[in-house]
Amino acid sequence: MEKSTKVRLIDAAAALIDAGGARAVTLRAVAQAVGVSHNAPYKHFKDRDAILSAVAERDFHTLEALFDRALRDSPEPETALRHAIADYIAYGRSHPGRYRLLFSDPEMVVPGGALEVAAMCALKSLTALVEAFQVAGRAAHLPTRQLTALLYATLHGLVDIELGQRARPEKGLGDITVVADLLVELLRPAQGLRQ
Amino acid sequence: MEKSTKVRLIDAAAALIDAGGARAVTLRAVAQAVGVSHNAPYKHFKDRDAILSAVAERDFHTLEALFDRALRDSPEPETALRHAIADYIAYGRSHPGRYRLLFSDPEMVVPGGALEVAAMCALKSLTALVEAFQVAGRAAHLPTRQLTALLYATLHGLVDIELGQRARPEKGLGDITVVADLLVELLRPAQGLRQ
DNA sequence: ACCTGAACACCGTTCAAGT
DNA sequence: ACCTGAACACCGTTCAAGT
Repeated sequence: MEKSTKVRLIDAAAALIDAGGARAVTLRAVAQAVGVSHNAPYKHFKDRDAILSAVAERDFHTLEALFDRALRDSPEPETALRHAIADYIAYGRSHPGRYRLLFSDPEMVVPGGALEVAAMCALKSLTALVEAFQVAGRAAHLPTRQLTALLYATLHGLVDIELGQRARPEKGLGDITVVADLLVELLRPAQGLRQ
Repeated sequence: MEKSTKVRLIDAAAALIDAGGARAVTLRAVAQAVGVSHNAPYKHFKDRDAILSAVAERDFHTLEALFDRALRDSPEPETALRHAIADYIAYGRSHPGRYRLLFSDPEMVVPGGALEVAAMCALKSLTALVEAFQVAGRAAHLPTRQLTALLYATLHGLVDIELGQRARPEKGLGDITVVADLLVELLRPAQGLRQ
């Protein structure tokens, strides 16, 4: 089964981002990679932002799958959460340019569009992880929405600051996986017995 | 005392970002706002990234001052921290384009350069806030570095996700000030008596 | 030391035309 | 329905020249 030109354009854009960041995504470079003329992309996307948006949309679905898999593969909710956190950070580190795209440039978001839907799906899957964690007795007294938001923001903040390179790792946040684990630790005591 | 052309260029770039986002910062627009020819900026900055970097550098110093002021003005460290959090969020909301610039586009960072120094100064001031909080007995058993990183990442993540507009506020994280306060609450019980 | 004007290569976008 | 080639306006950057 053949890939459509549209899908191949998204593939090419994603590859260009991985190779040289979002700046490397010019319509000409994308088109050339697929083997069409430099303005053929306009038959599939409204403009350059729409191509970037399509890449981000796909990556949100990858994150959603990542959260779903963590919940499915670990019987223990806390383990599932820790795996999800580790995978999320690993994903950001291995695709810095594309990770960046997920939350940057609000101009490429059309309200109610596919990107917003994909972002909400990812958030929903993370919420399921947090819910399982709470059902198991951890931080059970906290509102799920707020707890999910706290985890999501911390995770994103850690990855985003690290990728931003405003500080050498050792002088800045240190190892961000340790910091993410710290948050999980802070949520543990609420499970009845406090150490 | 006259402002130098260089400072006026930074002022103009900051104003353009506030008005239309980083995309609106073209060398021609910046130069025109200051009243010089479109390539005069090259006498003061290496390239366009260097101008954006100068704006971000200044904003990091603003954040540093914000943290310092919070610590100075509140006798109670927890109150100081809460004020700092509220001010940080308010700052991001009132200058979304410039806030974005603080951690985005690593290509505009020169290692060891002024932007990195400014970012570290802001982090240091936040660390002082966290230290005062810990001296007062809150979360005293946790490593300061990790605790600061956790707070910084959460704060940045909350603001960045909200500004990214990937979700309607009510369907997404909810009110991010509430989430930030939740983190502070989580750090309280560690002060001896646990509720 | 600081600025200007012209020029170059590159880019997003549009349009008329082709199959 | 999908693509092409030419064209336009705009932009970052460079350079030779001016004071």
